[in-house]
Amino acid sequence: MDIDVLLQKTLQEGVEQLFGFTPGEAMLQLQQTRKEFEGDLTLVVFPMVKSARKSPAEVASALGTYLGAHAPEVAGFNVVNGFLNITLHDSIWLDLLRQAVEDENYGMKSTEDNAEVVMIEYSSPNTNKPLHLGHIRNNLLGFSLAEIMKGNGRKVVKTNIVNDRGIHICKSMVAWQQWGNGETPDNTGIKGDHLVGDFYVMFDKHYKEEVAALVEGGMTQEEAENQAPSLLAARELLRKWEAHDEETVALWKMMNGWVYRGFDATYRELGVDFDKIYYESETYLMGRNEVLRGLREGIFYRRDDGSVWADLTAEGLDHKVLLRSDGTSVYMTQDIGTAKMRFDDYPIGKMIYVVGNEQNYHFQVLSLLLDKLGYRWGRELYHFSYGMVELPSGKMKSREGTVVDADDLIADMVNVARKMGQELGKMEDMEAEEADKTYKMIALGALKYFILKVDPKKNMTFNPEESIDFNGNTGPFIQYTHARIMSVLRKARETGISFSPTFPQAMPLEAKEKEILKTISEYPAVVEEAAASYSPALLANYCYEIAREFNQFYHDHSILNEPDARKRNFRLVLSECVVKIMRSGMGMLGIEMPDRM
RNA sequence: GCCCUGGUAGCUCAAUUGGAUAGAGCAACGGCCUUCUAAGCCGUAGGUUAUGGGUUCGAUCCCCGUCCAGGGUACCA
Repeated sequence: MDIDVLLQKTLQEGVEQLFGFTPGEAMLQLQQTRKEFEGDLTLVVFPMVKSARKSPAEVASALGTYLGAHAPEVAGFNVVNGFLNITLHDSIWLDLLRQAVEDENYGMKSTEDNAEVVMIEYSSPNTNKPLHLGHIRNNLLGFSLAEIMKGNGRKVVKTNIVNDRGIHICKSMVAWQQWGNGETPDNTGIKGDHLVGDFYVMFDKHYKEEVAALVEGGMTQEEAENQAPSLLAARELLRKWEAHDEETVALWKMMNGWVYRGFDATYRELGVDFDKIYYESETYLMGRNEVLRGLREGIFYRRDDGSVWADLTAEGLDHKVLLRSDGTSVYMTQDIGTAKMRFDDYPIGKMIYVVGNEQNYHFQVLSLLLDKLGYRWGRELYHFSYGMVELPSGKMKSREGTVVDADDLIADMVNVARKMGQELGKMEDMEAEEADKTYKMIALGALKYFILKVDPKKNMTFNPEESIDFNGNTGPFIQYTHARIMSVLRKARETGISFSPTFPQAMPLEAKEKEILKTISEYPAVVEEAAASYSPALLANYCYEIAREFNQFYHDHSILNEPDARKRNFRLVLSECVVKIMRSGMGMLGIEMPDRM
């Protein structure tokens, strides 16, 4: 905020004049005054007490007096325990509101032609099972991060790397071949990704039975696990796939096709999308080539068994395998290929990987390997490492059936939203179609906010027994505040009340009004900080804050029934500004705002 | 074993990056709809910030020890 800089300058002069030394930046940090104290901005004077050789109270009041005399914006000050609380003239806040209203994209930065291109990889599913709650967190974070980067003037390319090849999909294929009875999404009515997931589970069940039977027959556990017929069949399919066996590839394509249609439906429900999708089946060979090039150039080395390794001991890490002894590639190999392909395809300034924190080590290694291979961008890649979603009982485990399915969860949320909406009976005169749209908006608002309000770095807990709240610090609370304001603005229009951001010089502000104005003034800094610290949570918490403040104001003061026309005008402008900010902020979280609810 | 994370109200989460009396919501209890949407507002209660030390004007935040939880350390992804 400009006013910060202005006051800082005056404060610096003050310190020089009063105490005879030049204070460093760190000494003059202004912060928002806490609500329980009077004032708008606060200077902590402790850091300069020593140099000034005065008591904290003396330093504070001397500086306060100096400000009063030299900064016309300052209306007054008070000193509490070495904290200098500065009060600004109300006109400063009104000016600020006018600026916020007049700026169509208040808080956002426009995208220049030469803006940095940021590529964000997120979602990145395996094609052998449907998306679950963990993927939801990933998708929401990735999408929101992309919106936040756009809001900060970057060019963004959203990308997805689909892990469409490997032993996992072959397992589903084996199960379908042997026990599938020709089932398809069409003839069963089961969503494709779920159907393929069912076959994956079916494979596992048979596999375990086979292993048990083999152990019964005298084999050791390890032998049995390696020789179970199902597993041998899956490996055989993988081998055939890599050898481009026609029938295998056709089956692989068919089943992956089912999965993609399923994923697309889930993505559509979640409201996330991608500008460019990569498939590992199309990138892993390039990764292999890069590794072989590294081998030729002496960056990597080959062991006697034929496997290829990178020695990272000089970097404080270990040795890392890059090609198996049978020549097939591992996850890391594929990621190298994908990275190269992307940098060939786009003028990427910054590459962000939205991937869980369990892969911290993987990305540390990937970064080093790309660097060794001669790509300057290797070191600069950013692993957006987010925490896991846990159940009250601990981690979600697919084999224990505790995984929270994405589609089920969304459907449940919509049902809860509909039930609650019908109980409240507020949308009875709404068209059925529009009501449905609104219920969905609310359901997704609740889900998305629930997940995004948490610091991405931290693990979070989700309790499937209790449905996500719609009251309090929630998405629907903010949506509701928006709908309320829209209702007021609608009524104003209907009754022919117009309003504009011109305010009288001296108009006393109510405390709640001023709180909202202060919060409005913080918005640009929050948008910036959300990008700088990669945190949608900052925006989420900000939106809650401004909604809560507005509700308090709304409760205490009437807008349309305010007799003083100038005040009524101001309140309408204020309300509209809050709407604009909520749409903008929540929009960057991927949450839509209903006009009525 | 070694390397990362994390531990804040009964529960889910904050805390302006070292600042004032650690804040919200849920759950509990009590109030507020003849007035712009009560999915709201107000109040009560709830804390030795896991624990023991250290650094300083000041520590939830930085350093060291201990306990607990999670993750990583695969020719898995």
